[in-house]
Amino acid sequence: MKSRGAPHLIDVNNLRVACSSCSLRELCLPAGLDPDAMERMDHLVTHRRRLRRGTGLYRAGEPLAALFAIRSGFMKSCVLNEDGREQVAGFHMAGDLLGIDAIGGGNHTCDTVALEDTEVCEIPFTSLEQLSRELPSLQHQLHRIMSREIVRDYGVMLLLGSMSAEERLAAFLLNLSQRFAARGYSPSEFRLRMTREEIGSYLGLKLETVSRALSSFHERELIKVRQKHVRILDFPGLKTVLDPKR
Amino acid sequence: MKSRGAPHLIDVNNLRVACSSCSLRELCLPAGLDPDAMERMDHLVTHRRRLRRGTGLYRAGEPLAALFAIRSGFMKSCVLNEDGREQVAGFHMAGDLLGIDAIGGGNHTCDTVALEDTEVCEIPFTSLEQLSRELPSLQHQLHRIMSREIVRDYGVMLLLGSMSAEERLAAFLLNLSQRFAARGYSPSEFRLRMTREEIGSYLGLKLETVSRALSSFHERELIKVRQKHVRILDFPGLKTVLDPKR
DNA sequence: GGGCGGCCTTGATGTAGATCAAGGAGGGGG
DNA sequence: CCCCCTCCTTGATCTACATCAAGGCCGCCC
Repeated sequence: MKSRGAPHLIDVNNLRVACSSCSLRELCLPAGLDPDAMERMDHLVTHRRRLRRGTGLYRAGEPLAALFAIRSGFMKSCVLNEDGREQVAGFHMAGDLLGIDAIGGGNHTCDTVALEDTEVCEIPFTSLEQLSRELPSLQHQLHRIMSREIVRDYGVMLLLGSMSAEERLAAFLLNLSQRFAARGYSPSEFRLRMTREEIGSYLGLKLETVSRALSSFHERELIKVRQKHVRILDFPGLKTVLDPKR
Repeated sequence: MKSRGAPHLIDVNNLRVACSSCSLRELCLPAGLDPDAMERMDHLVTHRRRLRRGTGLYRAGEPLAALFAIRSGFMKSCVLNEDGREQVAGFHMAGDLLGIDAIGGGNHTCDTVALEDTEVCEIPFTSLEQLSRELPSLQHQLHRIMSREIVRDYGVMLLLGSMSAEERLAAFLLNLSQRFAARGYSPSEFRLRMTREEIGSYLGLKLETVSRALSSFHERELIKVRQKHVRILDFPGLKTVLDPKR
């Protein structure tokens, strides 16, 4: 519908991007920067990129050139090990920063794919490191983001290591809800951008199990689900699924 | 046997610590620093702490004051969620850096416990952030370490999300082996510092399953295991467990 | 040196979720 | 507008691992 350019990485239109005037600035990398620092960021982030649904942003193994902040849209990242096993490592939405796993080795360690038409801001990594040396608040913010990713990963490990299928699903829905809310969308009603299989991959379950758990929540009137559309009817109830003893 | 001081956090003896002369310097935070930078590090890291087996270093919720680098010994870290579920998030040995998950929120997010008598170097976090602004190589190294932790977590997620019990065990043993090797110990023979239950917790398995998998490897002569002592007899064989199709 | 407690092993049985299988809904393209 | 393809749902069965249970080993403390 929109631009019709190259087959997959659609156009690099140098739309002037300004963090300082971006509605996501308090969710994104520049969160908490003072006006001066914000302006320096504006000079760093000069390119946006549009991705059509289904196209990739980078693949595992590619050298790290830039981090990417999602401006709009929805993406997934997938890790895969030597023997070709693949797993969704995370779902990402507006304000999330992609590519930080590549800082260590200099190469990306996962594939990222847009699950709907998505726009990302490109943040050249070398310049970012440089600038963050001059701006303590930026440095701190970068550390916060990396560290928060580690904490998130611990949560996923807990989920994968010790929760039942329904608990995982409940945690997943509540997490999505909360993230939508933080972005000003309804916490109780949203469209799943990913398939049951992708949810299953993320949660360490098969797609049939995901489907059954959703149906079960539906029957118990905790949620209303029809295809990709979800409405959460009973937040306390969903939380109880997560924590049966209380 | 050694010092007999306070009941749990034994002594803060200001043993002069010098990264520049530490045998772990190439595995630890100062890896790759030039002599000048190394000297600055020396001034940053002035305290060591000894932990007796079974004692904790910090607990989830405590404010972050310092990162800790393990000088000798062996530790575990545990995440726990609201409802009291607990899971081992990682095992740590000499050269590993603890506490980076706390940078985001300013508070620790897991408990850490020494699994044998352990010595750690204390790295005041504020000063570290400060110094890393002046030393690009240190900044970069800190980023590398955080990023590497994210990559490791992805590996654990893959393991928990899509591998069978025996695959998990094989991956676990090979990983330990490799880390011992990197520290100059035998890759093929070592003592497990943790119980079957802790291994199980880390791998999302019950202790009986861990025990059975180890016994099975033993019967197949992939390893020799007797209580905590493990000898790997057949590396290619163990790798085959991980990747059945090759 | 003996006994106690924590840790480990092994067997029998139970079960959550995987797998196999058969349709149904929705939506994009011809 | 219809067809096809992808995604989803639901049922029947199978299985890997959990759970329950009973002992054995080892190291520590008295």
